[in-house]
Amino acid sequence: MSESKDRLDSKTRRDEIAEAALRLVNRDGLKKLSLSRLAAEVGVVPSALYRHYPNKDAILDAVLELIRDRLTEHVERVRKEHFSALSRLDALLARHVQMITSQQAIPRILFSEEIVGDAEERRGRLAEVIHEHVMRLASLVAEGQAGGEIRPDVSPESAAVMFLGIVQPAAILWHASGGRFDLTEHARTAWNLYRECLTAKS
Amino acid sequence: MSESKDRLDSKTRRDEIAEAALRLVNRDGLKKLSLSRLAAEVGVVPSALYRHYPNKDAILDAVLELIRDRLTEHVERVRKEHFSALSRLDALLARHVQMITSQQAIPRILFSEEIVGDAEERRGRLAEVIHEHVMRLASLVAEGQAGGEIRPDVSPESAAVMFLGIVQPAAILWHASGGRFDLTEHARTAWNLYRECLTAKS
DNA sequence: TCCGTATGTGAAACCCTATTCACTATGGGA
DNA sequence: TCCCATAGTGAATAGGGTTTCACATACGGA
Repeated sequence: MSESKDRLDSKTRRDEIAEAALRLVNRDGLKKLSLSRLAAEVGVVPSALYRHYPNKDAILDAVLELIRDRLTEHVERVRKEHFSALSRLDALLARHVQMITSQQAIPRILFSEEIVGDAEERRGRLAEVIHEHVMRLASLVAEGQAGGEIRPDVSPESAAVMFLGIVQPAAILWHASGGRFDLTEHARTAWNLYRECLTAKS
Repeated sequence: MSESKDRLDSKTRRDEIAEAALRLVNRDGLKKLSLSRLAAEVGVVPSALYRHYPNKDAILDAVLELIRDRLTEHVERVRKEHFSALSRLDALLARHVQMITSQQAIPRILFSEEIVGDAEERRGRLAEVIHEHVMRLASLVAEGQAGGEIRPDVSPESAAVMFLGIVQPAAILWHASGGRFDLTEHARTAWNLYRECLTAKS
């Protein structure tokens, strides 16, 4: 019965709610995501949300899932559009920068643990999502090593985490400074440094 | 009058409250920091807090100030204990790793924007605190350049932000994974890579 | 056409929050 | 010794949060 209910429960509405939630979080931060606001954004009354999700935690889970999808999407797109490891990473960096400057809070949310909230069991899911992403990045690096583009003596995983480190503190700085921090410039110089690191002969 | 009140308002109590708040945030995250919990931690009734702070925002400001002090403290200590730029950065990294693994949430808080909350005016203070810290790190780098230890063609500020990038995403991973992520190992390999970056001849 | 189910509504319940206020106790300077 | 500013108390307020429930509505298949 619950199975059939899940199937009937029009999936579009569920998605619409999750996407509205992500939109609100992008705009105002997670702390201000209340069911009243979310309902208003969707155009319904708060209690209506309970027709589609059992509770707020389930909605947050859906948001996390949405974020996971967006991340995979980004990596797959640069995979299709670029064909060397370094240019893929470069494109991914540009994409991240653009995400941040266009008010997309995904990187901020992902690395702030805010989304864990009270639900300790969501911590595991968050770790999984981040870890998956790191592993995708590590694959890019490893492929670059196989192709001789990247020096073979670096740990792909460490390189991947460091890659995130290029953009993530900068994102916070940018946001905290109200856009005064020159994110693009930082990304450019940091990327140059990073690329040299990966390609230098040991 | 307000001046004398500030002076009389036994500073120890104010500090005690701020430190208790930081302790609670370290333990349970910012979202769970309510005045009731804080009062309980201090050993007092919620309304008593208003004898020392005008409102909750003022307490959060004090916490931010406390964090600022801790950060300066750390940099100054490695300045005294080490005398080359690279070993200072190395020691600082170790110190950050230790802070994280010993449940000190300072890096997480600082880079999560959580503390900004509703008070938009605190965003400026947060940016200031982070920027100060970056500038201190940049000074370390610049001194290393002056001493010939670090290649002169990197931007000290970018290098400083990247330094934060070594530890900060790793901190999240570590915390999200419940300690399964090998933070120490990552710090070691990332540091090696980073150091090579800074010392490589261009 | 009609029925049943899924979806939406509006009100209420309940909890936790920050904050205010009148009151009590206490301890250091006159 | 006494007094008064100061710290702490406990109750009350207002507001917002999530969640539940009884009721209305509308739509798709028989």
